[in-house]
Amino acid sequence: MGFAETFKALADPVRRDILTMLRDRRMSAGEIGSHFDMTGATVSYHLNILKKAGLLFEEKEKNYIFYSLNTSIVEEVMVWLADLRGNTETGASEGGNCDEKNKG
Amino acid sequence: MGFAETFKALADPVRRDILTMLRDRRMSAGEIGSHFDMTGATVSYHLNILKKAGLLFEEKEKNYIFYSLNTSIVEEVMVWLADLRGNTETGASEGGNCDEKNKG
DNA sequence: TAGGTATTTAGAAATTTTTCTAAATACCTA
DNA sequence: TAGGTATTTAGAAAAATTTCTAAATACCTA
Repeated sequence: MGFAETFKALADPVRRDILTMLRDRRMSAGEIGSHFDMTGATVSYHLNILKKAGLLFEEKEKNYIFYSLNTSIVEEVMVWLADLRGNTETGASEGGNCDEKNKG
Repeated sequence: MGFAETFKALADPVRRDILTMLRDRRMSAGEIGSHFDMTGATVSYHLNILKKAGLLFEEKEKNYIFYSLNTSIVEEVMVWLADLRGNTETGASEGGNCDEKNKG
């Protein structure tokens, strides 16, 4: 999947707003779009980028397509950031490149 | 400061590589640049974007400028993502908009 | 001061992203 | 089937990003 796509998806304010809107419940493409001052086509473009990044699930029902948040991808990003930051609390290392092995 | 700048900074693979390189030690602009197949000017452009996003500290010494990671901004991003994900373990809510208050 | 190394700034070209309008697809209802 | 609603796709225009070369700045050494 790749972090490139995921971070790029998160880099746009419209797309972050969409994700926030989906925090507690799924919403249809139209309902999502009604919160923005842009065409449905543009909203669809943003939804597609989020979907390709793995950040959204979609369910088709009747005439609608409902989107919801894929929190597992959110967690993957958090893990990447946690590794970047380094392990501040425990002192344990989790696969980053601390110099422990080169010490002696 | 704003998440827009921070997430945009994180969205580029070159810039994520730079941050990863700075995980355990500071490096000069030149040393950072030597890891990439691009001009110093381009590296400087990327460093500037990371700096404006608050992700880097810089220290001038002699002829050099040393860059290091600002982990507090990394943590801010993690907090934003944790809020987006929702509190999976504790069940407590931390300022998101769960519907608790509208229940009765 | 003169010359050298490290880094940034300026300006332009190439690429990517964002947005729109118009048209297409899909599915539902009568 | 005909007509309607919801959403996406296509193509083009506008804006932003990334990269380069060339020049500027800054500071160090002799």
